[in-house]
Amino acid sequence: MSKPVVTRFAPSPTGMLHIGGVRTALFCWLYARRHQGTFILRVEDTDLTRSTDDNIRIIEEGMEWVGLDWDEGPIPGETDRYKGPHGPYRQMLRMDLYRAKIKELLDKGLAYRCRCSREDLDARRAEAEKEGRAFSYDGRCRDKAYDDSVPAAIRLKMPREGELVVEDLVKGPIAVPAVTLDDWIIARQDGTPTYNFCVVVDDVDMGVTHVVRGDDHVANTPKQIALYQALGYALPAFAHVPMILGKDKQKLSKRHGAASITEFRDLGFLPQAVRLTLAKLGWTPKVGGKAAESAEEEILTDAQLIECFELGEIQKAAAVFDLDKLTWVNQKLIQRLDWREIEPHLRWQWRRRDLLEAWDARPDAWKELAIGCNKNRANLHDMAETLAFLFARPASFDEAAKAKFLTEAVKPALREVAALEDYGHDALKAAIEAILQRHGLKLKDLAQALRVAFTGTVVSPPIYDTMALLGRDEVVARLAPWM
RNA sequence: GGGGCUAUCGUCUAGGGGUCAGGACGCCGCCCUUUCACGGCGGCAACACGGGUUCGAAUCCCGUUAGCCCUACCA
Repeated sequence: MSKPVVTRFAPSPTGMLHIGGVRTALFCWLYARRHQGTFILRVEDTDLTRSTDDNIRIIEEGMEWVGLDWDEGPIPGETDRYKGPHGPYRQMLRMDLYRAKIKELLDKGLAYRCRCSREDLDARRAEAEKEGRAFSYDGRCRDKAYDDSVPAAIRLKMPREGELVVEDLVKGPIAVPAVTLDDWIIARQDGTPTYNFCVVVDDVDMGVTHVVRGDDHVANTPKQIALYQALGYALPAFAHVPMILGKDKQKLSKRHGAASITEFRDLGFLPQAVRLTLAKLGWTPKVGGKAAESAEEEILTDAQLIECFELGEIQKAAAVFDLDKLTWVNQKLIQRLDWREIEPHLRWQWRRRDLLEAWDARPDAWKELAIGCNKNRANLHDMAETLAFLFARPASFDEAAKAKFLTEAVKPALREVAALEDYGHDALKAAIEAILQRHGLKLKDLAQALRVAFTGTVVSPPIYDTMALLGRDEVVARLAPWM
């Protein structure tokens, strides 16, 4: 029986939760869930200036919205309480642990104080560069055994020969010659520990078994491995997942449309659509051992994703994020949802109190029809917008459409429509067909005329549904100016 | 400069010695249609390059090229 799986997602609070980070978190989450393990959320906030409580909230909210629940980590909305036995889950608050570990390494002679000044180091680096040589710290303070009478940075003694091997679950074994790695700094002159040091100490302290993170950390891993060894800890498994790119193959950012998770929410995407699309970006789920062979099979549930997730199946190369694909997945998912599952997302899109009150005043059957006849929308934002005409009369009219459809010829038909009383779908259909007969009109002519009168535009749900939703009084009122 | 990673349609990918190189998104065309959509059918489109190994290479090996990451008292 192997150890229970523990994974972790450790974002830094930069003011937004990046979609690339979400995908990494998703892989951690999928793996933990797959093995009934633990998923930890830890805030990497050693950069004081950016680490406000607000920024931490943004991470919590993003994670909650996208549906990635964590077993250990911050309690959303609370600044100083955490769930899980390894807290606090904010690096800033774990300094005592770091200091103890640094002291331990110093005492054992596995790390040492380096009195080289920053200026000196910079000068040596510049010189090396000028000569076209690689700069690496030569370890000149390594055996000096300096005491703490002078402020000094602390370096880890790295192995000087052989190679360090990362057994990466997605990339395979990666061997790096020890000579290319210098004695790196684990604590600054002011005593604060550096990122690569904190990560290792935290991962060990929290019992992380699988380090799943972006592959921009691959090159840091050999350094970290040396630290694990110095500290006398067993190595976790590593899985470095490739980054996600924009269309121009550059790092995904706002100018590609959206990069932060909240933007995707505002754009009208379902959290499950984001999850599915992200999961399938760089990984192909093999349900029952085989990949999807039709569009239908592309749409999977979380349960299916969890059931077949394998870190080793993740693609090695970076992938371009395609908003069109997300949109398609979103649409497919919307089509499959019950109106009650869609409603909360629509409410979010509307947000305005007057709209919400108007909506709440309606009976369920009405809501069901309103959402049901709009299930083919690509996103919730559009759906919310196309439904808005139900709550407010058109503020303006498409002039071309008005001229084309609201003609003298349809006026008599309009008057007859206004006189109708039975708004049941079939009755409406029969009555309108009779009207068309009488006036020698085509459905297209009348339907479009009605749409313009009702919405100001030439687009609306199917015309009988539109009328049923508006109701007789409103239909008559909106028709009045045109008869 | 050094070290590392990567490379199949425009995009996401399946395939890992013998396949017409399969699917999905997008795109194009046709059909359906009361609008926008949905849906149905069809089409275009790829193994980065060069050498090996082999009867046979997209698949294995070696180079080249290109892109990315690291090379901080940033994270």
